[in-house]
Amino acid sequence: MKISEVAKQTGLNAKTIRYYERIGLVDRPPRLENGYREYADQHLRQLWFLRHARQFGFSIDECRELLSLWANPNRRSAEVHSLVSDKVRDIEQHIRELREMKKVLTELLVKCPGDDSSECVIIDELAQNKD
Amino acid sequence: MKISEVAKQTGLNAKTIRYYERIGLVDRPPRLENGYREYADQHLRQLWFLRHARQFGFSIDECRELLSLWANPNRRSAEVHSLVSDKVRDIEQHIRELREMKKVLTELLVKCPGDDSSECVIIDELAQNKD
DNA sequence: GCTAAACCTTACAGTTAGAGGAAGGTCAAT
DNA sequence: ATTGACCTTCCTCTAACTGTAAGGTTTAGC
Repeated sequence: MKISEVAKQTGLNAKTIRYYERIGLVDRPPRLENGYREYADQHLRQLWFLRHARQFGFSIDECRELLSLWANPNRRSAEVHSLVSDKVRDIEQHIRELREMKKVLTELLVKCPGDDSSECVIIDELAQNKD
Repeated sequence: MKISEVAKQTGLNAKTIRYYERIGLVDRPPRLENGYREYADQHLRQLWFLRHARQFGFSIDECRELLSLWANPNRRSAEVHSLVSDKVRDIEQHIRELREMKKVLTELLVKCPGDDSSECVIIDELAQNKD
């Protein structure tokens, strides 16, 4: 299977697939006589794995850890559990920050007329010299 | 006022302040005889403005627009209102995505034993060849 | 006066996770 | 023979800084 077919199946960009190979994240597929990459099921599974892990917000380095746990038959599921619960905590923290931003911006929005006048509480607030 | 004092007051890193100057985001302060930057109130206000706008999640380019609206006495508050409500929508979308990630990861977490065994639903799920 | 710490300067490289583009080889259909 | 759709590598670019190197300046202590 050639790269564009793999891209179609996994939902990853061909550029991304080559990138993952270049940084040593996935096994390098063998090449055909013409130099084209020839992918097998093994590679497809790795790429699916990566696509899912990335969608869940794991960084490339975290994906590396997850892949290595996946490949290791002696893994302790506690390690996976720990990686994932850390990630959930990161996400929760991120959500809290975004909610706070949204809250303050929304409060400012209702105070800004939003018309042809130049008066604007938002701009004034941004210019305040305080936290 | 020299750069480290400005950094302390505004909560920005000195590196960041020089960076903002370099990309033309803020006015360049005059220099003392020894070449050191000498900041005045005008610069402090700009930097406060930037710190707040960045904290609210505006990109550097959006900050540029906001700064220009701030500087323009003929601005229409509607423009500010529009920039901010777009940002609120971005934030809401972002929150929705994070919540979905968290939801799925949390569901997986309860199914992973998290002990010394190697069985792990999470790993299995990541390796699935489906969306 | 000397020295060390704590500033300041510029310039360059590195970070994340790819995307975009150039230049060129290959393959299938017309 | 040519066109278009693939494939290859290599290089540059993105955002918003941060780190590091190499060097100049100022200040405090002895």
